[in-house]
Amino acid sequence: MARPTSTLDELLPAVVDGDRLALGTLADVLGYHVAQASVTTVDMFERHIGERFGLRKVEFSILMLLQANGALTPKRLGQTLALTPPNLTLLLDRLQERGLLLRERSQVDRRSHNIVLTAAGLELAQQTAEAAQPMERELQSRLSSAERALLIELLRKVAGR
Amino acid sequence: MARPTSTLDELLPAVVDGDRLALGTLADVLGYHVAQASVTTVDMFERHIGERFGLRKVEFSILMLLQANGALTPKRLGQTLALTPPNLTLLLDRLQERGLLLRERSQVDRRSHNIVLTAAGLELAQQTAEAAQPMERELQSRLSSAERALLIELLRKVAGR
DNA sequence: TATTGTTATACTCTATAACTATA
DNA sequence: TATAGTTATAGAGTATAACAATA
Repeated sequence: MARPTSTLDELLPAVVDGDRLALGTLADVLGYHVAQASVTTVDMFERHIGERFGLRKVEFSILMLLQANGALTPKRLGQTLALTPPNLTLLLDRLQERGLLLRERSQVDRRSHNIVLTAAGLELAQQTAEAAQPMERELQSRLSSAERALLIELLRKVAGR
Repeated sequence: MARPTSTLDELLPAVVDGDRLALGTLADVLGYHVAQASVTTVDMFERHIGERFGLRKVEFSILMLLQANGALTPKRLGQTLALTPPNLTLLLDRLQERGLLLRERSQVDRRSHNIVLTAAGLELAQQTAEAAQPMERELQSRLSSAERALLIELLRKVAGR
């Protein structure tokens, strides 16, 4: 698969600057392509939502899940977003300090909390949900609407949940 | 989209534990699905390659790119893998300390380096490339061969490079 | 005893700024 | 002046272990 490595400058670099590298085995490694695609999606998120609203990706996801489901326990948020409990505690601290959500101790099981969006949190959730639309439209230059739907369906199969 | 939030425990949680949460706006955010899929692919990488060979994802990618292209400059590796120069310097230090690669100063442009796999590096590249095959086969339970090929093609469009 | 969530801590990952050397 | 790479530093992200409160 590889051209043999060489110490001779006359033969190097193998490809001129600006060309794409041969991927070799990576061409068939799904995780590599997922990681490369995430460079694009993370950049888009930062430009459309992250910088504008001072939100990290996971914080945005938490707002969206609370908006869509109403109050949730940290446990369920953590399961859905693959966050460890200490990590989630710090994230919720941060959002609570910004006045976006509240922790209410459950009356049913007093070990558990219900995380509830405040009015400000609901407002920010609505604003960022709207900002997500032009973000997704920016993808239209790379992906048709049908391709985009198909891609999401395939990614959900990989995620398996 | 959301059931109104409530402080009344009798109505909470909105969904019982174990059910999937409503995604709301997230259902149409490609980046969310990319991130969720990466939970799966990262886990697979760790089990098949990361833990077994003591390699991080990016280190594996560096080995694969050097295997497929022969010697490369840090600049080209960084462009391909979206790594900042300081980040890459540390990664190359680590791989060099393990005896997997060498930095050779270019005779053509003495600012530049050629990164060359050692015999040990080439050997490890071959071993990990082989280990990637059962890793990809593990995906067959979630994705047909055709779906997998299509998914990779769509992810490449999103990555745009 | 098991579960929910927190605190304490550390390690990895990534970014920015300032620097060296070469061009 | 500009570019390739390094050093120094800090911040963000994520993990484990030990703990408190409750079931």
